[in-house]
Amino acid sequence: MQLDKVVTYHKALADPTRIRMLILLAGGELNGGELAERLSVTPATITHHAAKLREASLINERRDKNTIYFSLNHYFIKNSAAATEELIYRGAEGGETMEEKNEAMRASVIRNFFTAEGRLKSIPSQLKKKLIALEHMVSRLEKGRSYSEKEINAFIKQYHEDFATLRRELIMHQYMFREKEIYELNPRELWTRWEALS
Amino acid sequence: MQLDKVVTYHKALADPTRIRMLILLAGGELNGGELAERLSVTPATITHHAAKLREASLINERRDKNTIYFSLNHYFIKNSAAATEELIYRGAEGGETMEEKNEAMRASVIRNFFTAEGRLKSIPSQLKKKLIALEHMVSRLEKGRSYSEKEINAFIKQYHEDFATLRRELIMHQYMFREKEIYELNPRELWTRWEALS
DNA sequence: CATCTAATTTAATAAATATCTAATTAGATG
DNA sequence: CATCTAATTAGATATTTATTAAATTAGATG
Repeated sequence: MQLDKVVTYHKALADPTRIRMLILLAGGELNGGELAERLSVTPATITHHAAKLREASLINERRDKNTIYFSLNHYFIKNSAAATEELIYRGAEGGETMEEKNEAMRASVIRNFFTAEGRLKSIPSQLKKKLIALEHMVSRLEKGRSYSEKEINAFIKQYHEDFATLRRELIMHQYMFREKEIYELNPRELWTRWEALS
Repeated sequence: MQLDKVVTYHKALADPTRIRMLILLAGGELNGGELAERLSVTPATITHHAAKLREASLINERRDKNTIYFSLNHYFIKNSAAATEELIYRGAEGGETMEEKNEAMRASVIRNFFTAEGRLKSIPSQLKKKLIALEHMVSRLEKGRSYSEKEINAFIKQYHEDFATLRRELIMHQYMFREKEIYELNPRELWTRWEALS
């Protein structure tokens, strides 16, 4: 992790409006208009701030017709702070840090297993890679919201035809819980559970 | 933890020169001139940046003659990052915040280690508890006033017989400064340096 | 194609910030 | 007291940034 990235990250969070955007997004995805409304600013201002947050990888975006929905990128919110400490204490010089290795791994899996349109080419067989892929998909779901089986199937099919297998994997690895026919994200911190794996 | 503090913290780290200051300080304390030299800026610039870092409690300062030595405040560097996540995810709504937990901890230590008359039953061995106890005592001293060694001893004896040990702890943990035989409270806010500890 | 919608870009402005030089202050020391 | 040293303050400048109104774009839909 180099200086620039850490600075970019902190700049992104060095503004009250942007922090409030993130707090709102923690409650579930929202589109630009809704954010503008709830923060009492114009849509142009939201575009401006979204660019900063995007630059620091703190948010994801999803388009539905003319509307763009924003959501948190839990992975980077969690890891960037740790990267700051690592930079300060281990310095900028030598040695690839754990953060960098993990991020490189993650980027590589997403590059190789997902198409440009965001679909999953194939289900990775190696556990670590599989978890990265599952986590990548699931990061688009809303925390705390209930989904019917139908909705979940549709959601997964955006990524891959074999929704049954993937749905089972999500449950097996506890990214989601099933209560009768209702699915819900596991509210516990389960991001980056693959970091320790080899 | 409120919005303002989190923003102040991130603003402090949203500048490459300041991050480089912290990286240098991670290698040990340095004075203003040395920092200016190694960062290729003027002393005035260091003063400017030090003010920002101080505002976010990221550094400590110690004066020796005309020279001011800066060092990292490890507690806040560790603590503040976690506070950001907490603010984003717990936002405004319920759930016990870190603040509340810390306050409960503090109350508990004061209840258990101090008698009804306010004397210290024993010196806590666990660092966190010890800091809470020291802070509790020192909060009775006047900020900005000078105390002779005799006065300090008498003050501490109100709490505990072993004034020598406690006096040493106060200096060691920078709650007070000693200049020759004169003691003075550290004018900087260093309260709650124990919050990040476990 | 014409129209509608949500978001982005552009241009402008006001506020904040990083940096420097020069002047000043706070202590130390001869 | 005079001088030296390290740091701070003041003043100036250039850059960045937050925000908005107005114009434009990208995509959906009749």
